[in-house]
Amino acid sequence: MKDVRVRTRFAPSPTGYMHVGNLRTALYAYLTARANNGDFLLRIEDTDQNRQVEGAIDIIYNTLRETGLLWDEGPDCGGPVGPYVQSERKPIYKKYAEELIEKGAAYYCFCTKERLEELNNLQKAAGQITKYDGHCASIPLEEAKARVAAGEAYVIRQRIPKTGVAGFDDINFGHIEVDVSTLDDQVLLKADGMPTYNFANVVDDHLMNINPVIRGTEYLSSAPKYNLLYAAFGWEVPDYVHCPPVMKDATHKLSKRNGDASYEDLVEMGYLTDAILNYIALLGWSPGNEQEIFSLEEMVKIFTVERINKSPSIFDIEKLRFINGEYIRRLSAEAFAEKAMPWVDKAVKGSCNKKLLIELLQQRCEILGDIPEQVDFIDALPEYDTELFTSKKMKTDPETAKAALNLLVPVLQGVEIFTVENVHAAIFNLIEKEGVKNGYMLWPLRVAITGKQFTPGGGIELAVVLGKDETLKRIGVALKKLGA
RNA sequence: GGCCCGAUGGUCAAGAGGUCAAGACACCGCCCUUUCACGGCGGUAUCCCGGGUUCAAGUCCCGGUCGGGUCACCA
Repeated sequence: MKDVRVRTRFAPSPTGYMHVGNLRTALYAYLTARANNGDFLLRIEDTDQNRQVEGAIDIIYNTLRETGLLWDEGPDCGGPVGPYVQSERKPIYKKYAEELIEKGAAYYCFCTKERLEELNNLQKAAGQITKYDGHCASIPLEEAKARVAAGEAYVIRQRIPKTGVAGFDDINFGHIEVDVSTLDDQVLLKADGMPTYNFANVVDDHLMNINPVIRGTEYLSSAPKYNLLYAAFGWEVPDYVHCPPVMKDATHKLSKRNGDASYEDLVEMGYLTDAILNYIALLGWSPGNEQEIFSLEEMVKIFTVERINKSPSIFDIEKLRFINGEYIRRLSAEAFAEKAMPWVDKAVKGSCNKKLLIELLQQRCEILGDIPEQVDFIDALPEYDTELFTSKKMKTDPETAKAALNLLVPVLQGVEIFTVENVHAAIFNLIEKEGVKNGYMLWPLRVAITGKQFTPGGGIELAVVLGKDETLKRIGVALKKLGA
């Protein structure tokens, strides 16, 4: 990289949700800035008036704040090179576009949409690449200016050289070069006076001293055109880092339009913010060693753009689940309780020992969204078949279960205060007295009070979660089922 | 279709000419265990194909195949 102050930016357009690929690009830009003691900027690219989505900017702010990708300069906090919203920079682009015209690197174009569409159709029909035919490129500047002055609608187009090659250098992809004949005289300034992305990003990245420029590979093929612009202005080109897309599968990009999860969706499903960030960091980047779990701070220490992969990677929710589970298990009991409580409260309306329940849950959840299914037996005992009492491994069946439960009832009744310690002591005392295996008593107990094959805890813990009365009531139900 | 980019197990990936190609997820088996899970141990599975260069190629070159991107007054 160049020996200049590192300043990166995240430059989303406010068109809705924050998708995972976007968030990853923001993360890489953030990490690059922090790792080099540089600046991280937020710039809103709202030059397409028609695509604005209400509330989209708030989603961007919220997501970045929640994930801890805090910016040093941006629309809300300002900074030395503002404004940071492109629509507020309109006059700047006009000035620079006109400068390009004076330099001969751009020209006024008066072609109507109809003409362009027709041209486009013709070219497509002929199997050619679609590009502007240069119809207005040769209009004498004075004449063009007069038409502009007369109020005629116009756009400003980049004048691509007739011959030669254009190229650029990417830190990971290396030097990429194309023949200028493949390049289009792209629109720089639209009829409404707004710049296109192609122009705005060049002007802004230069004016905001961005280096390196970090963005998606969708810009790989237009980068040569951007460098032509830098050259026309006489500006130094920045370092580039292009990041490959995040895929849904081998052939489709991850996108909300296909119903794929956005950052917000993942949070709603019960994934932890830090885990999401950790996982997406690993999608297309690796630290080069075997570490997989790291905090934002740790990532800052080990991140380098050189280790970003060049090929697309597929978003694997299974791996995210695993990492999320790791995060959940590493949470302090208090922190987990805080996160889990809303989920438990929502899933359990009646009363029970939620503190203990949550303790159990921390070891058995990969995502918070696992909670409802784990605790669905608490409010109401599910319907179950007595065959559930049969366990080959525990050597139990409905008959032994009936016997065990009958033994258990008086013992549990004798436990004054239902704590894990007390219930455990009482039951194990019974087990010893009867000379049976643990499972002989405990399997029937667990089945009787939960009606489920898999539960978040063992019979003792769950009896305490449910409480003495409810436990005895459910054992009574089981005994009745077993024909006692 | 033209141009650009990419390609290591099912997935994420390490590897940057020279040990039997790391590790993780998932999957399978075993152990632990009052279920499941956690944890521990072990296992199956990969260099897209074809040519070259080299004593030696997953690593370099060429071609092909496949995949992605781009070809808007969207970003």
